[in-house]
Amino acid sequence: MENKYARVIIDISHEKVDRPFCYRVPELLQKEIKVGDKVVVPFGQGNTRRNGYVIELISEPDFEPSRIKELFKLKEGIQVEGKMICLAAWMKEQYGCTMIQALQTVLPAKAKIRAKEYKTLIRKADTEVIKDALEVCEKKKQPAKARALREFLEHESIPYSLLIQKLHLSSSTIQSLIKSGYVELVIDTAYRNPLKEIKQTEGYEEPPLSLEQQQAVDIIKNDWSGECRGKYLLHGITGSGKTRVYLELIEEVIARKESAIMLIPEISLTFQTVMRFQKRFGNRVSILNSALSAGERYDQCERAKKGEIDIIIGPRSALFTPFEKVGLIIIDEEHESSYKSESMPKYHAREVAEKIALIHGATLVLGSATPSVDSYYKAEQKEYRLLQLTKRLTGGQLPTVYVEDLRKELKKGNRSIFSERLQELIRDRLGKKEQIMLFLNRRGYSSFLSCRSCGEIIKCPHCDVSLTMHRNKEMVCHYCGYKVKEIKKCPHCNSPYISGFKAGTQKIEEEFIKTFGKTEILRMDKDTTGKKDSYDEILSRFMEEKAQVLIGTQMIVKGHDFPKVTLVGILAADISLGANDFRAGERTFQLLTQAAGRAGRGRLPGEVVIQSYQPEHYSIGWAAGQDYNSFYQEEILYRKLGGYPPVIQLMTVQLFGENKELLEGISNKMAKKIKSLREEKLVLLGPSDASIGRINDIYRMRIILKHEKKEILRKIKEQLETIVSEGDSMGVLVQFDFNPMSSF
DNA sequence: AGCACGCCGACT
DNA sequence: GTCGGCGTGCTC
Repeated sequence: MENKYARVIIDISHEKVDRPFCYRVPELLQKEIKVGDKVVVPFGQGNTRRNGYVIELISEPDFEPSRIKELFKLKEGIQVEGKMICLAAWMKEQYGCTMIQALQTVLPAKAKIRAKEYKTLIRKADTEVIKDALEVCEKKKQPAKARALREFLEHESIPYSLLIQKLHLSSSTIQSLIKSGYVELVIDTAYRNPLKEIKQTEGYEEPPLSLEQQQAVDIIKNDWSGECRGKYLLHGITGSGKTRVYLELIEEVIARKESAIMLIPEISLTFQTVMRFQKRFGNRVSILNSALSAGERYDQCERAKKGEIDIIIGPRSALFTPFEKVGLIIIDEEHESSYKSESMPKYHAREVAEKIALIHGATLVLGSATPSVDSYYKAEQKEYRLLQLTKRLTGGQLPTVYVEDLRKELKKGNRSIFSERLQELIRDRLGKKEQIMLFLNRRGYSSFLSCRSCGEIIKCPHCDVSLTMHRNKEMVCHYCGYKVKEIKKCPHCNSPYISGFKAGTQKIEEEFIKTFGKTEILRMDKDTTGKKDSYDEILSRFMEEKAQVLIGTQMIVKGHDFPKVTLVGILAADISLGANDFRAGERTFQLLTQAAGRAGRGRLPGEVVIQSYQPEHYSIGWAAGQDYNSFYQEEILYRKLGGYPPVIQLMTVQLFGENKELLEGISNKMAKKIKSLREEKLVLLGPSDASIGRINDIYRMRIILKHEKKEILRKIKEQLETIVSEGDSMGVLVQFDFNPMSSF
């Protein structure tokens, strides 16, 4: 590999130049240069010296050779950006995305840098002078300038962006205004919305560590003093105080003048947790959340770079905070699916965290009450060190769990969505004025329409998924957003006898009121939680006991403490919904365990009712018994038998395209190629129509590959990429995904 | 972002 | 003709 040419991104903050440029590497530097290096290059007509970063080294130029310039020099010292670019290069390889896509995830600031500066133009000359100038401009027929000047008579200062957009001015016009001295350009770099100054609470003391906590902390600290940076899986049941362990470790890392990154699932950051960290670390900690604008996020990155903060708490994107030296990465609730990115690059925070830990020499701690099978397997393989917290700190009792068979209920003649036991317990709690949480597996669970005469399910005309009925009888496609008013006749056989099954959260609310009479009920799902704040709003209203009942989907089970909740009802704990998804059992177990954990968090003991059509399933059984180990043993056996991750590695290749024949052609070509490699022990499934055949009139095909070694799969991925780049695949989009999370 | 290039109307 | 404002597009 000769490093004759370097692809460089220029450090100018504008989208249009936010792409690589090819430069020749001087012979003297060819041995030395590497990806991530900061370089000085000649750029533009005047060959002005600009900073850039090497993102790739190539032996053949990818640009007309006569126009390629030579880069000037390397800048010494590895910058934070350099590490980030190395990470992006790794992600590109790992997840099969473009370098640009990788860079945009890794350096989010790069794309959004413009938001950083508030450029404003301020009137400098007297109004009299401006008036004169305006007259001159009008006489001289200089409309652009005149437009601007007139505006400056009215306002003293006008933002740069407004001037460009609303008044259709170009940068050259503004430039000449500045030159003639009428206005002045002020660049405001002050942080917008600076987080409130938070003081470390003096004398704030965390409770002492329990024996188990102390042991976990000691193991990690011991490794540190031996300069060993390991990977740990902290398996601690709910209420065993994992956060306390994190705090202790962060404290130690800070003392070593290193930084800490703590990842939390998308929406589970509670006010209590925030306060706890701020009390302890004051304004050395910064908290990211999804409500933060791009600009605000950029500010936090700048603060990190300048060393103003050394702890960041946030969702998976917080991994890319540009700290000089990361010493500790914590992933809380590591089993959560929100750690896997759904868009390119489809990275998993756990894998990227491992890579960052490697680059920086940092410690990685994964924490969960219900660890992912992937991680527990790695702990068994001694790749992670397992630390366990088995005791609840408060000594609170585990709730009593009942599993109710819905099929038996139906036989008994109970056609309600509430089993007899659940009805009985709800009446009891309503009487005692204690709180109830009702939990639904999926938004709009089975709320589709079907024809009673021909059995046809009403589907979206663009996608192969069923339409969901909302309260206003409107039928909505949750994949493409297609809507129809009301369907009165079966589109297939024209029969008027069509009806819906079961219920979504709205329907449950209606049923509840019908069965138990009118009560205050809060509902939480993606439809009612559209607005940013309403999520917190609903939870705090429930917390303040403004309502006795909370009905919701997934989102209500995540990490919130409601001491007054003594009954949790899981209305339909069914696995069959995602039948062909090998993670369905794991997800069900986690969900049920978490949901059950919501009951009896306070002094009052709790009860949990799990309703199911398949109560004999092991996920449900072990979740009811809150027995992780037994669940894991059974699940891993099933993965071994079925040949699923983490025992084997799995890669999916997804192909999208409007032209069905072309799509099938390319898919078959890929399959042929794979077969021709004659890789031993490789399992090839497909190509097949993806489970949701068409979304928005775009066809999808899928190929699934299984092998023991990820390396082999990655090699095959590279082979397949050459097919895509061969050219006759125009209009076909290909995406690779390693160990996907979503159903298929 | 900054700079050149080319278009178009105004003026010697 | 030519001068200068103004928008457009390119930068390896």
